[in-house]
Amino acid sequence: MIEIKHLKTIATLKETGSLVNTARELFLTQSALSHQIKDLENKLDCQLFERKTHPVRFTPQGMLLLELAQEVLPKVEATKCRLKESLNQPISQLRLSVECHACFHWLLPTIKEFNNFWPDIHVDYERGFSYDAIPELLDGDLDLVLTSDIREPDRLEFAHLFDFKLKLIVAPDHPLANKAYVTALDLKDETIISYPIPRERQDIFKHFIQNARFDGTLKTVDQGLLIFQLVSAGMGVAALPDWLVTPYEAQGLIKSIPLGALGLNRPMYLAMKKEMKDNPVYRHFLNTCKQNNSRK
Amino acid sequence: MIEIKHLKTIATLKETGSLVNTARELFLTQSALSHQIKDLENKLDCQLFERKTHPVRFTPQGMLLLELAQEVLPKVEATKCRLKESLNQPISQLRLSVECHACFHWLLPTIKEFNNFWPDIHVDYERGFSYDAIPELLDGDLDLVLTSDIREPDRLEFAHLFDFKLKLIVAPDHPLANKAYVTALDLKDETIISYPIPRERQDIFKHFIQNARFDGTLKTVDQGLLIFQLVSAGMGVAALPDWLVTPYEAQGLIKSIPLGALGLNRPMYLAMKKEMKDNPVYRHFLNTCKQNNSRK
DNA sequence: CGCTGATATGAATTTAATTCATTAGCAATG
DNA sequence: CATTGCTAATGAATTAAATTCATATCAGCG
Repeated sequence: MIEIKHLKTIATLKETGSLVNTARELFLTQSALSHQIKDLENKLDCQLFERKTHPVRFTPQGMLLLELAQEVLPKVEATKCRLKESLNQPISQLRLSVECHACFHWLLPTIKEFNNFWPDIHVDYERGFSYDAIPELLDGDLDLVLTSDIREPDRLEFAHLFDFKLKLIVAPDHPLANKAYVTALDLKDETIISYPIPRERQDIFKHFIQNARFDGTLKTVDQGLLIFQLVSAGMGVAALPDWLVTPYEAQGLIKSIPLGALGLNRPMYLAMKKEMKDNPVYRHFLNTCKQNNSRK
Repeated sequence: MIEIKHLKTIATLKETGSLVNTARELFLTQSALSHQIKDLENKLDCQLFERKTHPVRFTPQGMLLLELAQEVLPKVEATKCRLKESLNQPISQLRLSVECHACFHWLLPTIKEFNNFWPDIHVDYERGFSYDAIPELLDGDLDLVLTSDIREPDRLEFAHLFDFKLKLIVAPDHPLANKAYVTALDLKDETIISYPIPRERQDIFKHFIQNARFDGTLKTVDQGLLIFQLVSAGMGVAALPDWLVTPYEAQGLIKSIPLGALGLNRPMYLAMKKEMKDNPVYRHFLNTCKQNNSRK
C-alpha cells in the first residue's frame, strides 16, 4: 500500500517544492508522478498536499507521511550501504567471552547458526568462569563479551540483546515455594547454589541481597544441570535467568519465584570496541543473537 | 528498489519460517513469492536466506534486511494509524504561548501555514513577555508552549524542534567585533540590550555569564527591530538566535560573535501535556514547526 | 487577453507482478 | 528404496500496474 517509492516522492517533493522538479529528480515524467500521487491519495483516501502553491503545501496527512519518510529513508539507505559492505568482506575470527554461564543455553545454537556463514569464530568459554573479560576486550585480546554490566562506555559499545528476569528456584516443597515473591530477608539463612563466581560478581548478591544480612552458605558447582538437581532435592536454592528455568518448572521439578515484588530485571549486552560496531561480521553475530532471543 | 512489500515478506518469513506459509499470510501464491524474492536477490546481488532448512536460515544480508524490516514496519503501521485518526477529527483550538521573543520571526509564517487546515488556533503572544507559561500549561489554561527549558518532564512532553546558536551581536566597529569568540569576562562592562524579561530568565545570563561578574547595564526594549538599530549604532550589545542575526549581518549592519569557544547551543522545544502528544492536531502543528525550521 | 509554467487526464504502451501448470528436491515412512 | 507429502523453483501465459504520450486545464502575470 504505502511503498518506499511513495516516501521518496514525498521527501523529494518537500525538497524541490513542485511536481515537475520532483519528476526530474526521480527520472520520471511529470505525468507518471501525477498518476502515482493520485493513486496513493485514493488508496489512503485523503489529500496529501495542495498543488497550486509554491512550494506545494502539505496537508496534515501529507506531513505525517513526510515525517515517516524522513525517519525511514535514511535507514533504508544505511541498510543498502551495509549490504554492499557485507559482501566482499574477508572472513574474520571472533574471540568471544561469556560472563553469564547460563547464556550457553542459547549461545551454542546461536554460534552454530552463525558458523554457517563465518566458520572461524572461536568461543573462549574456558576463561569465562572467574575473571573480568572487559580489560581483555580493551586490550584487543578479545573481540566480544556477553555481559549484563556496562563498563567503560566511552571506549566500548554495549549492544542490547534482550532483558531477562532473574528468578529464585526452590524445591516444590520448600518453605518459600508458595510465596508470591521473596525478599532479601527470606534468603538470610538459605544455602545458595551457584556457578563458581565470586560472590561480589553474582547478580543475586550485587543487585538483590546487596547490603542485607546473609548468614547462609554459598555452594558452587560448575555444571548447570547439577544446580537443578541439587535444588530439586532440596539441598539449596539458586538464582537463574527465567529462560533456563521455564522448562524445568513446567516439568514440576522445581518452583520459581520472583526476586522482590517487581522481579529482578537484568539486561544482556554484547560488548565490543566502539570502532567495530558497524563491521558486517559483528553486526551479523549481533543480529543472530537478537533473532535467536526475540521471544525472551 | 527495496520496497516495503519486500520488508513485509522478510518479516513474515521470519515469523512463519517457510515460503508457503508466508505466501498464505500475504495472500499470494507460492510462485509469486518465489519470483518476488528471486528478483529482489538479483537486484541486491546477494542471497537473503537458505531455503532448504526449517525454519529458513537467513544469511548475513538477509538478517540486515530483517533488521531494517523490524525497525521500519512498526513505523509505517503507526503512520497509517495516525492517517486514519487525522481524518474525522473535530476542529480544535490551540492556545500557544511563547517564551522566546525571537521565535515570532519563524512562528508567524508557521502559524499562517497551519491555519490553512485548522483556522481556530489562537496565539497568546501578549502574555509571553514576563511570566512562566508552564504552570498555565499544567493547569490546562494553555495547550502549547515554545521554550528552551525542560521542566516537569513527568507530566509534560517536550518535543524537540531544532537547535540554534545564541550569538552576541555588536556594532561592526565595536572593540569585540573582531574576536573569534567572547568570554563572560569580555561582557563585564557592556550594555546588554534585550527584550523585557527578568535577567534570571535570559539565556545569556542563565547559560553564559552565570556567576561571572557583571558590572554593565541592562537595557530593555520591546521591539526586535529596535535591538538591531541600537546595537548597530553602538549603544550596546545583544544576544540573539543565529537565525535572526544572519540577514542583518549579511547587510553589514552588525557583527555576530560566538558566545564562548564552542558557541552557546540551545534547543527549542514545543511543550504540551503528555496525553496530547499523539493528538493529530498537535502532531500537525509540531510537524509544521519542524518542517519550517529544518534548515536551521 | 494571451502567454508561461505547472498540474491533470485519458488512451496507448510498456513493464512488472502474479498465476497456472509443471518439475525438482528433500525427508519421513513402512 | 519406492512412495507419499511437503516445499521450492521455473517458464509461459495472464493480469495488473506503472509509465508515457499527447492533450487539456488552470493559475499567475504583464
